[in-house]
This record gives sequence, structure tokens and C-alpha cells, in this order.
Amino acid sequence: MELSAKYNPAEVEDKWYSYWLEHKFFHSEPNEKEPYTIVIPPPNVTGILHMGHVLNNTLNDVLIRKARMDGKNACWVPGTDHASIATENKVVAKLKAEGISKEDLTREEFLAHAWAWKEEHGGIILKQLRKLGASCDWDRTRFTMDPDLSEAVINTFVHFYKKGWIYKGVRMVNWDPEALTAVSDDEVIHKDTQSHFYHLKYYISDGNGNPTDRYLVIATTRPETIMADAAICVNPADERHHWLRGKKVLIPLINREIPVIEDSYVEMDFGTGCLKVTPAHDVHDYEIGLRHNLPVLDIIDEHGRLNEEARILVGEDRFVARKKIVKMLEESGNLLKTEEYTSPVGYSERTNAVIEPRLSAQWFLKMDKLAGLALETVESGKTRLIPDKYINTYRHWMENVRDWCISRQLWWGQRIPAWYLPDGKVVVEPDAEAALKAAQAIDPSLKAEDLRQDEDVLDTWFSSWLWPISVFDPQMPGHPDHVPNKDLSYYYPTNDLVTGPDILFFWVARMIMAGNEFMGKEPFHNVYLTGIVRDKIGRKMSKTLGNSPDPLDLIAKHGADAVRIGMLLCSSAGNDIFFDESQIEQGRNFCNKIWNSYRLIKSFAVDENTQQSDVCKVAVDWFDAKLSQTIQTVEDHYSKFRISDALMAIYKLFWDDYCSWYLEAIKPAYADGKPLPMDKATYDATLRYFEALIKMIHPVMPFISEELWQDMEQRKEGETIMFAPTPKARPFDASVITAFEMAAETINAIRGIRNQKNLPPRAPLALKIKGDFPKQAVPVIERLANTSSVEIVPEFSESNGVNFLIRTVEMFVPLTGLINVEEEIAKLEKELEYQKKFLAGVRAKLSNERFTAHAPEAVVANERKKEADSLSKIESFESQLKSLINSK
RNA sequence: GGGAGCAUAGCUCAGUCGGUUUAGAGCAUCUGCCUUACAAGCAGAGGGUCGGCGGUUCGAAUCCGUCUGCUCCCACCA
Repeated sequence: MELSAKYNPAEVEDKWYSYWLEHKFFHSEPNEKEPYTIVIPPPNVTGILHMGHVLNNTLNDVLIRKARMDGKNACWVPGTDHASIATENKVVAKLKAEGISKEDLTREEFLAHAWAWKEEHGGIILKQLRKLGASCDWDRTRFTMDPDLSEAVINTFVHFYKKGWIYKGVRMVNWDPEALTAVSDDEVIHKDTQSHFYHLKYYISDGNGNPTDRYLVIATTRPETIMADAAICVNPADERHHWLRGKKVLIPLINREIPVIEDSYVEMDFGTGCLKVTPAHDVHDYEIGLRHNLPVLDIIDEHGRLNEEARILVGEDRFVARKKIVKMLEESGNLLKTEEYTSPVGYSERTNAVIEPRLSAQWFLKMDKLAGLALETVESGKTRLIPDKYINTYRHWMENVRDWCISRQLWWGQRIPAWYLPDGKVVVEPDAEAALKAAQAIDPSLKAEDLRQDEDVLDTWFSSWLWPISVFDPQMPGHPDHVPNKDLSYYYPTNDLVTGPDILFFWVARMIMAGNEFMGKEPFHNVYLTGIVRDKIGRKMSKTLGNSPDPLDLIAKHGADAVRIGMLLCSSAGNDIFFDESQIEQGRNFCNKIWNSYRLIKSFAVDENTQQSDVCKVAVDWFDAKLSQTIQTVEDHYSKFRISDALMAIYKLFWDDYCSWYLEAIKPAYADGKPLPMDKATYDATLRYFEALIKMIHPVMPFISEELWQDMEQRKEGETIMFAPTPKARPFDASVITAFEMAAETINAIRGIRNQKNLPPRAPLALKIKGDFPKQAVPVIERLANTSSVEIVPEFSESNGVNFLIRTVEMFVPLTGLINVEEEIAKLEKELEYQKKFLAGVRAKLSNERFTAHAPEAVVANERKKEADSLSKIESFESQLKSLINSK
């Protein structure tokens, strides 16, 4: 194959992805090998790929591809989440744009629209993941509303209901007036919001519903709720308000009479010390109402508009009503003053509507036992959080968890399997048939049409918490007819889970609970928590800011491998990612480097009769050792989930060690305009090393590695780098590495001299070395430093030139006429001065008796070595200085 | 309001048990090169009082206290 000077990912990526699919390389079935399993964090079914997905799925793919090459039976289960509220919102918005209101549709009609939407937009994101190179087992693709997965959810509900952990109760819930549903506490975001603090006069009643001229003052941010007031409350210890005891006051504008009550909940020094109690529209007020038996008057409807009970401003939106009522209160003389005020206000995570506390009947799941066990799972280390700093937050959440409100007033999702009898009794069964049977057990005369199923659906997380179990066995253990399933027993528990910390509680903790409940075992061993992808100035990526690049554009522009590298280079676990396209360019450059190194080695010719040169021998032996050393480092990084460090180690091994040093050392010389052939031993080693390198990089850069691996030799149909075993480290001689490093440092120093003295790279220079230097490194220096001669001598016989030190070895390059003696003297003096200061520091330490007495022997010995090295350097500098001065 | 975390080069980050480090990497920057794989490249160079102050210790980027600045989580003082 002819190779162009630049790597072109577009020509390569689709080809190999199709090849992988065609041969079902991603597919896994239980076998005798050790399983390695990951379930995908299911993206919203109608979602599209964003940079967060790219990060997450690249990490997943790196782990799964690494495991596959490590010889495990790797299985990555993909799928999507029905995302009840998010999807329903989208469908409602789409219908609205077509002039259809959800309220005009029956449940069945609406669901038909929703499924049509899902068929049209669903799974786009999974197609996009293929572009990224994700090696998911697509045959196992799951959707949380697949019929059998829905069945698992329903059975789970029945399971907990029969266990007595699910109950229905009237509670103050977080009501989203836009989505028209309750949302959980976790779905409410509190933001400090600028508002007003209105001070209102409530006149004391004369007992007959007429105002006297005395009044009290309350301070409120929500004047539109005064019509729902049930009492005015003061702190019993607040003497300022004792005169109000037993009094009744009149609500402004509507003149309804309400009592003054006392409760220590009221803060004396906040506001006026008088609190208006509005049980229907505030959580705390509701609790005060319960304590004092106050009536609950609900004046706000599900849309957030005032209803008939309000008596005034009926039908007005709560915020419009607020403005209007302020004006009315002002006119009536009840508004004493208005203050600017900033207070936390809850917003719906989904619709950004201001949450309205609202009383309603909802279904709850008791959390105490589930949370206790889930905490134990993490604290005992059965499931590890990476980074482990999240354990504190996790513990706090588990210890303060409240019962989980699992019902949602939506249609898109699993409908709650509860049926109401005409008398209000409820039966909970997996389906209508079973429900009728159960109902007839209570009242044999009942018929199917007498039963009414609960209208609500279940919270999305109530289905996705089963994900690591239900994707393998939708019937779920715990079901009375459950038969153990081969997939579940083989793949569960899964190994690692990669996800964002924002859903640690929503999803991860709840999967642990479900795992404990149904499997008696944690669902995964490690949870790798990524950071949030931000733009380069630290803003969260969002559609509204328009600061999020389209990953597919990036892939088209730079290639999938480049995008993957770009994401990984800046992603240590748990830290937020500051994304910058230049990181992807770095990845693209690396692809090109790999590509061109391959072009070079492909151009090598072999001659079986050529003897291996010294320099080739040294380079081959060195890289052999270096490769093993780096493999050890990389494996260590992987074992600690330090993926970006593992990648960086491979990157440097490839670029610096293999390309810049190894290939430059063994690259054939030219004769008569043609490169000389290479000996076979070197050639074979070079290819062997290249193959090891592309195998090491394959989990991160699947496409280019497959392309080059396939090109290296004639591969059979069905062969792939995907299953090539990860290179293994072998024992190596560290002194081989040291020797080469010293040669490299020497070469760098000589190049530096050339650069500094403005000498052309090929200007012949002689090198003299004094002292103990590894002889095998000499040919490397000759080859790469363009020296005319390298001699190891007992003493330097001349002084006109440049002196330098490599570690503790003195070196000298004669440079007659090319050096400025004054400059050299100044340079040496500076170094000498620094060295003397350094020596003084070391000696101060050594002469401190407490140091020599307390410090470990090895540390003291090291200080002594520093002292000796420093002394020898000083001696060398001084003698160089002397001869330089003499030569003037 | 409560809790947690972070602060190391221009940027993003390593730095393990306090001592093999006279604080490292990648990118960016600067200088010189179109040298027979690669200018998406090569060679070289510069750049840090480890956020401030105090303490423990023979020894602190590392441990403790405190201040400053950021981030996140939890929390409806109406």
C-alpha cells in the first residue's frame, strides 16, 4: 500500500468499524474465560452526542478494549434510557409546535406520538457512538422501556409493595407547574434569586370580622399566597408579640379572619417576628399547620395559577398575581414597605420553572434499609469510588436520605401497577388480570371495568437502577417464577462503571441498592467518576452558551483517534475537563507521527548478510529494556485508573524513545543517493517494537492501530489487533537504560554547543571524555552527535574548547578559535559559585548532629554522595577555570 | 447556614510513607532549521519563593493551625 505523507482518518475509520462489526468482534457470549463487563450509562433515547458522552464513552472503550487484549471476555452493553420527563417534554413541545395540546389527547394518543418520536429520533446517539469507535456489543442493545425491561420495573414495584416498603401518602412535593408533575428533591436546583421582601399590615379583628385600628406586620416574599393564610404565628418567647395572644387578624383585601398562634419554629430576629402560615404552599407552614390543626386551603392550581379558592385574581399566573396584588395592597394601604431581598429559590432541573411546593398524593419507597446497605457496600470497599474523595459526600447522602418519591404525573414511562377499587381500596399486581383476581378476593362481585389503574408513571431512575441486572435478565431475581439466567450469573457483578459525579446519587447509589436487594451483591467493583467537560475558560458546556463543539464535526475534521486522545490527555479522574480543540490537534499530530514512523520503517530494506552494527545493537538492546520498563509503568497506571498517565507514558515511549532516539539511531545511512540495507536482527526488532507500540496504543487509538497492524504483514480475513495480546514486560537490565540515557544526555549537550556557537549540525566535533563512562554508549554518540572522534582520556591536554559535565563525568569539546574565553570564564564562574553554595548547604546539613543522628542511614549516605559529587564538580570547574585563564 | 475539596511553570496536571528532586511532564512560548519518515516536523533554550502567614521537625510542595481565593455538595429563615 502506498502511504501518503499525512494520515487521513476518513479513509480508515469507517472501513475498520465495518470490518469489526461484520466479524462480530464486539459480541460476547458467556464462555470459560474470565468476564470483563461494563454497562453503558444509558444516554437519553432522544439525546444527541455531546462532549460529556465523548469523554465517558472513550474511557469506557479504553477499558473494554484493554480488557479484551488482556485476554478477558469483554462485554460492553449499550442502550438508552427512556428519560421520562425529558422525553415527554420534548414530545409536548413538538406537539405544541404543531398546534396540538397534550390535554386534548388521550393517554393512548399521546403515547402513540411519543413512540413515533422515539422511533424517529431514538438511538441516533448510539449510531454516533460508532463514529467514536465504541466497541459495544450492539447485539445486546437495550432500552429501558423494552417490554421485558418494563416488566422488570413493574415486578420491582410489586416486590417492594408486597414487602411493605412502598406506600402512598399525601406530602408536600416539589411541583413543576410546567411539566405538570412532581419531581424529586434531587431534581430541584436552588439558586439565589433577587426578589422583594414585602412588609404587610394585618389589622386586628374586633371579633366580628371588622378591622380595628391596631395591626401587626408580617414580612413575606410571596404576597400572592396571603389568601391561603391559615394563621399568623409568633414565637412564644417573643414578648413584643404577647399582646397578640388570643387575637384574630384579618387577611388584607379579602378580610378573612385567621388566628394568631405561637410556635417556636418562628425566628424572633428574622423579618418582623411574625410569620404568615400558609399550609398549602410551604413545607414548614404545612408542618406548623399539622401541629396546630390548621385548615389547608389550596389556592394555586397545577399550572401555577390562582384558583377560585383565592377569591381574587382567579386564573392569574402566580407571578402576574404577585405584581398585581402588590399594587392592590399598596392601594389598600396594607403595604408598609418593600425591601430588596435575595433568597434561594428552587428551580426544576428539567424545565427551569420555579418549583411550587404543593400537596399531593404520591408513591414513596422507604429508603432507610436500602441506603444503609448501600453505604456498607462502599465503606467496606466492595465497590470502590475513584477518586475516593466522593466517599464523604456519598456517606452524607446515605445517612440523610429521605423516602424516594417515585411517582410522576406523566404518561411516558412505566405506569404504576396499582388498581383502585370503587371503595378506594387499592391492589398492587403485575397486570390487570392479576389485579382483578386480587380485587375479587376482596369483593367477588367486582368486574374489570370497576377497577381504575393509577394514572401516574414511575420515576425514570426507578427503571435505570435495575440496569446492570435487567440488561442481562429482565425477569429479575426476586420474581416468584425466576429461573436463574446464564448471562446474569456470568456477567454480574460487572467490573467497572464510568460515569459523572452528577448522577452518583441519582443512579449509582440506587444501582447499588437494587444490586444488594435483588442479587445480594454489588453491581460493580469500581466506579470511575469523570469530571464535567467545560470550555477552556471554565464554563459548563451548554446549548444556550453555544460553547459546545459538535463531536461529530471534530471527528470529521481530526479523526476519531485524535478526538479520543484529546479528551484523555486532560482527564484525570474527578477533575473537571477544560476542553480545548488544541488538545485534539495534539492527538492528530500524534496520529501523523505514528503514521510517518510506519512509512519510515516500511521503507527499510534488509540484507541477510549485513552484520549488525554496534550502534544498532546498543539501540536494540536499550529499546528492549525501555519497552519492558514502560509496560510496567503503564500497567501500574491502568491498575490505578490513571488513564491519562498511562496514555502519556505510551505517547512518550512512541514519540521520544522510539521515533526520536531509536529510529534515528538505527536509520540507515545513504550511499550513492540510496539508503543502505539493514541487518536482519535490527530490522526484525524494529518491526517487533512497532507492533508492540501499536498494540499498546490500540485501546486509545483503535483505528490507526488496526490500519497499520493490518498493513504490517499479510493478515488473514478475520484477524484483528483487537484480540492481539497486550505486550508483556520482561525482566530487563536497568544499566542498559542508564548507559543509553548518558549517551543521550551527551548528544544533547553537544547539540546544545552547536546551537549556542551557531555551528551547522554536521560540523565535525571531537569529544573527549574523562572518567568512568559506559563504553557501549560511544557508538550512539558517534552516530547521533556527528562527532569526528570520541576518546576516553585520563586527562584533558588542551583548554581551548567547551567543558561540560554529564552526571559526574567530565567532557570536553575542543573548539579552537570558536570560543570566547571571557564568556567561558564567566559561565564557569557562575556555575562554580552555584556549586559552592550548594556544597555549603549540604555540609550545613551534614554537620548538624541532630540530622546525622535522626535521619535514616540511606538519607545521610545520599547527602554524603551529594557532597562528594559536588566536591568533584568544584574541583573540575576550578581546574578548567585555571587552564582557561592560563590560555588567555 | 452546614459540609467537603482544591490552590505547584502562561495553560492542563504529576509529585507515593516528610528525605534518591538542587521541584517534574505535556501543551504553549522563544531561537535556529523546508536536514532523504513526518514543518501536523527537527534541534535547542527560557520559564516556579509549590496561594499568604505561623507552627511541628534535623529536614516541609508534602503534616498541623490560620488567612485569602476558587469549586462542588447539602440546606426552602418566611
